[in-house]
Amino acid sequence: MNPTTTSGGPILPEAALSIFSGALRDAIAARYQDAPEAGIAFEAPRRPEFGDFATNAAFSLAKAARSSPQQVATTLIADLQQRAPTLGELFAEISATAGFINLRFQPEVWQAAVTQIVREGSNFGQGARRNQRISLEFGSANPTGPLVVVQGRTCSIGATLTNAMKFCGYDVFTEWIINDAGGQLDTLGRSLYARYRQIYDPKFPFPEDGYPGDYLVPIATAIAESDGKRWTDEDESRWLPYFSATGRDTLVAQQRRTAERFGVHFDLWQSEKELQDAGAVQAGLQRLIDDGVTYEDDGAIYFRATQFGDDKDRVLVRRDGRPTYFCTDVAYHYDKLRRADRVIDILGPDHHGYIGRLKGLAEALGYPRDRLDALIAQQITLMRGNEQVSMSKRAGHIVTLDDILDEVGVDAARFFFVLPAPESPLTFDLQLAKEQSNENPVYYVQYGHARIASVFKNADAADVKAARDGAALATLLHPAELALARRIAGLPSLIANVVERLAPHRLTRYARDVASDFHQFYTECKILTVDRDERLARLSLCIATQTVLARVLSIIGVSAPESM
RNA sequence: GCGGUCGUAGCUCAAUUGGAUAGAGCAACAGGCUACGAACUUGUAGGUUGGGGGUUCGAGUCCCUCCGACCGCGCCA
Repeated sequence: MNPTTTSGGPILPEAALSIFSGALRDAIAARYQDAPEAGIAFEAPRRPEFGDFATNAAFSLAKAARSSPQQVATTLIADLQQRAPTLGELFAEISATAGFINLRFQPEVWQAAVTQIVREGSNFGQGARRNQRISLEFGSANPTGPLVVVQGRTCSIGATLTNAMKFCGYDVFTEWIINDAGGQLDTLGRSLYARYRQIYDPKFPFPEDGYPGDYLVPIATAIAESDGKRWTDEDESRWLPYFSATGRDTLVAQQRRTAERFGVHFDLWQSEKELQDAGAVQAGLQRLIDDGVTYEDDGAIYFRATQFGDDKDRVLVRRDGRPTYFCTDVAYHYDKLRRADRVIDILGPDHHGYIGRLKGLAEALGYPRDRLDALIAQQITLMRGNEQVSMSKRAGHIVTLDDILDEVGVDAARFFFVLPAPESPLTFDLQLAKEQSNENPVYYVQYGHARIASVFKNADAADVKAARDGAALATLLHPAELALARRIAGLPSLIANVVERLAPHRLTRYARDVASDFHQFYTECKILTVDRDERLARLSLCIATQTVLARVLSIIGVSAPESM
C-alpha cells in the first residue's frame, strides 16, 4: 500500500508532515516489531541547514533496537525510500544527522501555504470555536489611586492572551476585581477628606498613612464645588462613608478610562464589597466548611491550606466575625471555577506567595489544580536612557500609566510590556520606546507592514487584484522567498503555543522575525518585475505577509499602519 | 530562617518545556541605494548559560549544594 497520494492537489505543510508521520510509523512497525509504540513528534530545527522539520524518533528506538540513533535513523530512511518512493514529491530532502531525521519540503508545499493564506485572508490561523470557557482576571488594582506601571504590564499580558485565545476559538471572559472590601477604603476616605479640608485650611493635617500624591485634589475640589463647606462640621461617622464611596467611584471610573485608552476591555468589573453583600462570601465559606477543610481556633475559622501544599493555614473569618481578604477571594474563585472551564489570574509581583494558596483552594473545592493558573508579571524598572525613573509611592513620585501613554503612546507601551516573558523582570526604557528610530522594535515591525502597503500603491491595481484572487506561485523558489513563506505559515502553531504556554512574549519575537524575513526578501528580490508570473507570485507573498503581520500586531494590541 | 521567581554576549532579552554548533536586537567595527520606502540590509567580533556536583545517548532547561538579586511569609488588602 502506498501511503502517499498527491493527486488531490497542493499539499499543505501539516498534511505533508502527517503523510510522512504515517509512513514512518509503518516503517517502524515493520522494522522494529517489539519496540513500544510512541507518538512521532516534529519540531522546527533552530538551524536552517537541518531542514524544515525534524523528528527525534530514532532516539527512543535506539535502546530497543540495540543500535545507535544514527544507525536507526539511516535504516528507517532507507526503508522509507523502499516502501514509499513517492515521498520525494513532497520532500526535497530526507536525511539523518546525529540521530535526527531531517525533512525539507519541496517548494510546492510552501507555495501551497502562501496560497492558503491569501485565500483565507484575515481568517487565516483562526481556530474553530471550541466549547471551552476561560476566565481571565488581570489588572485588578486597589481603587485608591490611578493605574500605575504594573497594571500596564498585567493589562498588556492579559489583553494579548485574551486576543490570542479568542482567535484560537476559546470563549474568553475578562474580569477586573475592585478591592473595595477592606480598611483601605477608610484610608482613602480620610485622605480625600483631608484634601477637602485643606481647600479651606491649608494647614489641615494629612493622615500619616494616607495616599500621597495630588490626584485626590481634583476630586476634593469637585466635592467642594458641589457641596460647599457642609462636611467641615460633620462627624466622621457621617462624612467617611460618603468620601470613601465618592473616592472609590471616581477612581474606578478613571481606572476604567485609562484601561479603555490602553485598548483593554473588561467584561466584568467586580466589586468585592458587592460580592460580600450578595452573600457569595458566605456561600464560598460554607462550601469549604461542608468539605471539611476548615477548623476553628481561638474564635477564628481557618482553611487547612497546608493540606494542599501551602506552608501555612489561612484565616478565613476573624475572631470578630469579619471575613478576611482571602475569604472574599475564596468566594470569588469558587464562583469563577463554577462558571469557567479554566481560570487564569495575572497578578503583580507582590502576590508571589499567593499562588500556592489559590491552587490549593482549587483543589480543596474539588477541582484539579491545573484548572486554575496564576501568572506573575514580574517587576518593572523604568528608565529614561541611562537614568532610572523613581517610582516610590511613599515619596509621592507616582508614575501613572497615563503618564507613560502620554510619553510613548499606546503602541509602544503595549509592545514593550509584553516583550519579555511575564516571569522575567522588565526594564522599560521610555526614551527608547518613544524614539522613532531603528533602535525601536515597534517601528521595525510596523515599517514592514507599511512598506508592503507602499508596494501595493506602486503596483498596478489590476496586478494586486489578480494576486488577491489567487495567482500561480511556482516561481517562488528563492531562499528568501521560501524562508518568508515558511515563517508566515507558522502563524497558527505559534498562536496555539502562545495560548498553551501562556507565553504572550513569543508574539513580539515572531513579529520581528516575520518583519526581518520580509525585509530580507524585499532587499534580495525585486517585487515589481517585468515578468508577470514572477510579479504576481511576489505580490501574493506580500499579501500573505501583510495579513500575518496585521494579525500578530492586532493580537498584541498595536496598530498596523499603511504609512508612517 | 522558610517559601517563590530569577541569574544566559558590554546592555535589553530569546531558546518551541530534555535535542543538534546557546540565538536576536542595541552598542562596536567593515560593507551595500541611477530598483518598488536606507525607519532597510550583508558581514565581523562578542559566551565555562553565577560556581560545583549528579541524572543520560544528550542539560541553559531536571535533582542536590553553595553564591547573588528581587518578592512574599498579618485575624492588611
